[in-house]
Amino acid sequence: MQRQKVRFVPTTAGRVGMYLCGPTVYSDAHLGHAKKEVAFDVIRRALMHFGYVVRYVTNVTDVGHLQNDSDDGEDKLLARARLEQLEPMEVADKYFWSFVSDMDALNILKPSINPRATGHITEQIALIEELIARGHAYASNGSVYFDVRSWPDYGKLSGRKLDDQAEGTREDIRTEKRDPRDFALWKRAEAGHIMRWESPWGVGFPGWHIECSAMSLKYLGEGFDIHGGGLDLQFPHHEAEIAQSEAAGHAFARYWMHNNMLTINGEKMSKSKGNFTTLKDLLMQHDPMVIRYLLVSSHYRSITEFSDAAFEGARSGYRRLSEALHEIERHLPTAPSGNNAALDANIAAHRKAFEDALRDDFNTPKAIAALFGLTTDMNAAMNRGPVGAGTLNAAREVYRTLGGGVLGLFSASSGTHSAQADEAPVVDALMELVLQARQNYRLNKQYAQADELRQTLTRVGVTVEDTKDGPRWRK
RNA sequence: GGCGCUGUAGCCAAGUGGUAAGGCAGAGGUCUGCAAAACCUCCACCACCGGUUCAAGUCCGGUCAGCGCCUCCA
Repeated sequence: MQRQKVRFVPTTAGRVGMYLCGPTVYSDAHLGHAKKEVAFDVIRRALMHFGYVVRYVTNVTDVGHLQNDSDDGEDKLLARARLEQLEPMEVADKYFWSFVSDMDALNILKPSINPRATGHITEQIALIEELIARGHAYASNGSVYFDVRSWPDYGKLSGRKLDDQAEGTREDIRTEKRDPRDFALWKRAEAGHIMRWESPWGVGFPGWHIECSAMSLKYLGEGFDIHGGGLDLQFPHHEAEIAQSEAAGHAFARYWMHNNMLTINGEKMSKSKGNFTTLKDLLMQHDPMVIRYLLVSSHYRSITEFSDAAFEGARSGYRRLSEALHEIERHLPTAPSGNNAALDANIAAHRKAFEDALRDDFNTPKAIAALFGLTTDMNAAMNRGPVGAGTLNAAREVYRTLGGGVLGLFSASSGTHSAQADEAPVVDALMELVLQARQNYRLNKQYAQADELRQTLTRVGVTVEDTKDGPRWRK
């Protein structure tokens, strides 16, 4: 708990256990959630690239939890269920699958284990019982609270001292707690509360923080390596996780990583502020890889400012990279054999720069800069004349393995145009016909007709470029 | 009020004390029927004021501005 950048040494050589606080599935994910998911996905991919076997656990919070800390506050899932006239679990599943499809679009690797809070009630109750047995928790009126006063370490992650904290919350709940800062491990279910389970303290439901302790310890074991999440969860959520785990006698996460927030007009994007754009909306308007590029082009610990202008920049920047890759792969089949030693050296240097950047706290902006360096070198070389196949392959490898495998910006293998896979042959054939027709116009110097054709294609989002080697198109 | 973070060109964004990565946009040029792409060239007194140092965007103090957490939030 040094609150600074430290050297990473895993518990078990060659293996890393990671836990990431996942979504509460009661509404669609927005761009801010994507920043977190992409950040930790890249960290996971980078660790894999450096040879670690990673077990990546991220939870699904499908217990509602309260909108605020008062007893009469409605559970978020229940509120949503009422609004949409669905069963609470129907709400959870609806938004869980929605989340999964968003993450797939963004090329996020699937978790190794994706446990649900409602599937681990037993484990949570067991942990609470351990805490009571050790004198760090107490039952009160059907609920159970963590006794903050009994655990001097509380506050060590976020650097807070108990006495600095504002006196908390509502009158009615304060009477149940020994100290206003005590947090709920188990809550008594009021009549009408649909999500409810039997427990030694009566019918109720688990507190918000306990699920992450129970599930991370269950699947990653004591003293697991990395725990991640949004900076806004540092306090109280992560602080509570640490306290309740360690007070129960279990060594908890050894490294904590927090991603910073995504802002819009300088303010945090959040559900409660209502200033969010859902991923669903963005995915309809933009190439998912452009969204990913935007998120990866700022450091995970930095704030990412999101705006239309930032998006435009990301779109252009991403295109520059992907076009260079396509150009290399286009040249590859007809490239002369052999290598260009000077270029090979540059490629190796860019590769090293990329890897060094990741080794230093996953500096993705710096890593991308290395990719741009490579791009400039390769474009310049291909502009000058044919480049040897060995050299082209070396460059291609960097794009696909690092840009693709680690940053997740390209697929691991070669792709063609962005047309849907099953329609690609048809589209290609049609485009060939159209371009041939346009070439005929051009050869006959009927430029008006040729330009008319190009205009028409532009309107449907197809760009045509005339190159030395003939016309090219892209979507 | 408590804890903490940030202020780098029109925009986005790195930066380990030695005189500012990268991208977008913009300007000029090469190529081209035109356009686009690509290539070449250009484009920052690092919020302000003090201090430490041979040397500070980078360390220390202060000022101003913005933001986050302390209540659900990635």
